[in-house]
Amino acid sequence: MRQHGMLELAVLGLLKERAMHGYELRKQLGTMLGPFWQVSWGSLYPALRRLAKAGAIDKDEQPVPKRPAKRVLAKTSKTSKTSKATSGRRKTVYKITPYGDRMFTEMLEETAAAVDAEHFTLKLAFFRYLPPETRLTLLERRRAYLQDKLAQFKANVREYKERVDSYTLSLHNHGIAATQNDIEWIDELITNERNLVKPAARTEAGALPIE
Amino acid sequence: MRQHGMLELAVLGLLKERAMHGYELRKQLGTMLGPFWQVSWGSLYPALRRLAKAGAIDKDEQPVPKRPAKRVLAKTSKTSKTSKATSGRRKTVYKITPYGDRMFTEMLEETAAAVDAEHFTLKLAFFRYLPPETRLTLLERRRAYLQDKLAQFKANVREYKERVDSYTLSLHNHGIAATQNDIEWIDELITNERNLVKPAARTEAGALPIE
DNA sequence: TTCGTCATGTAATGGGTTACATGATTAC
DNA sequence: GTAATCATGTAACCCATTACATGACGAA
Repeated sequence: MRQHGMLELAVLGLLKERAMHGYELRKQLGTMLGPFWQVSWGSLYPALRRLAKAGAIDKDEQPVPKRPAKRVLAKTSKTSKTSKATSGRRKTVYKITPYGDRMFTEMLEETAAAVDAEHFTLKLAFFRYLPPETRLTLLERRRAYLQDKLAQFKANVREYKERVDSYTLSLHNHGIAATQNDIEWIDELITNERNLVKPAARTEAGALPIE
Repeated sequence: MRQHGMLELAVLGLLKERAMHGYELRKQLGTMLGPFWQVSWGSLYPALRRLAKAGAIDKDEQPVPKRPAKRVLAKTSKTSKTSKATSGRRKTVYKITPYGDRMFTEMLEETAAAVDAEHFTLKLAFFRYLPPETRLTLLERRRAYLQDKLAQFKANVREYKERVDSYTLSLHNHGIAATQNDIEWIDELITNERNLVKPAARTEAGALPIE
């Protein structure tokens, strides 16, 4: 919604798959989007409120389900894994609206500012919702950004070499290596993507197909 | 000063080497600390004010130096690289105070919360100010953090394998590889550090020294 | 003379973190 | 019965980003 709104994008993306309540949402954010992002309650709930107010999600409040079927403590005892789907607490289940769906696509597609690691990572997690061309655009933008970062790193190393201590030097060298790895990875993704796009254009490629 | 105060730490660390004014500080932050961190004015100047108010830095205001020696446009012309140290604009040069120095060391030494990439990176850039034992502690903490992250990544991959799309899978796999690289790098740093510490304890190591 | 860079700030705004507050349910 | 986890929020605080505002200096 706003200039970044990463949280909003993530929430909408997760709710696109299935309706969830806040607590569950937070866990999903911590796993599916990698163990790098832990959202706090004071961040998540206000975000949900914002999204609800904007009409992007609907809150479905279930006021204490009062035990679905009473189940008088069946003495299956020890096997604690049995009762799974129950848990009748107060839950506010959120689900995405058609407007929220459009909003999600819009946020996902905008190529601007999707360059830094976190933005890119987040968008990649929802790449399946994008057409291959947009995917390629985003990948290439990310690649350009990394290349730029790499160049800056190298320039810095050249400039600082023998003027800085070994720690700073090691830091920069590792930065270079890590960035190069990132670029290689992006290149793989780009190659895969092109292989998905090419076959359709193969008819006019002139590479003498089977025929 | 506060719970994170990364900016403060960085500023104090840079000012420890030499006095600087805000503009210069910002550039240094962008290079020496890697091309990953660009501080905005609205962030830097308030931070400088906070530090000054806390007594950690002194502001040395030079109100327009009025051209040091008049220099009636000496016609050395073309060679524009000659006049270097001049540039007489209004500058507010900040320099660190003894209190700021103590504050810096304190912030640098506290091992808590120095685990995430940015904190660690920042501290590493000032490792030369720390005794080897503290360096080792910080390195090992970082290592433990990365190991934990790696474990979570692997657990996620195991759990999600074939349930998620190829992009998410690729994302996690790359995350694993990158984290492993980070760990290897930390291990190198740890080894180097131990080699610095060991020789002193070599006398009681019992490895039959020269003798 | 005009543009780019140097140089220093302020104000508004947004939003994240932390701590606080509450309460139900489950497992031990 | 009590601790852990599930579950949902609010309030205060901090601080970063953005845009705004100003102006001197150097080079073209």
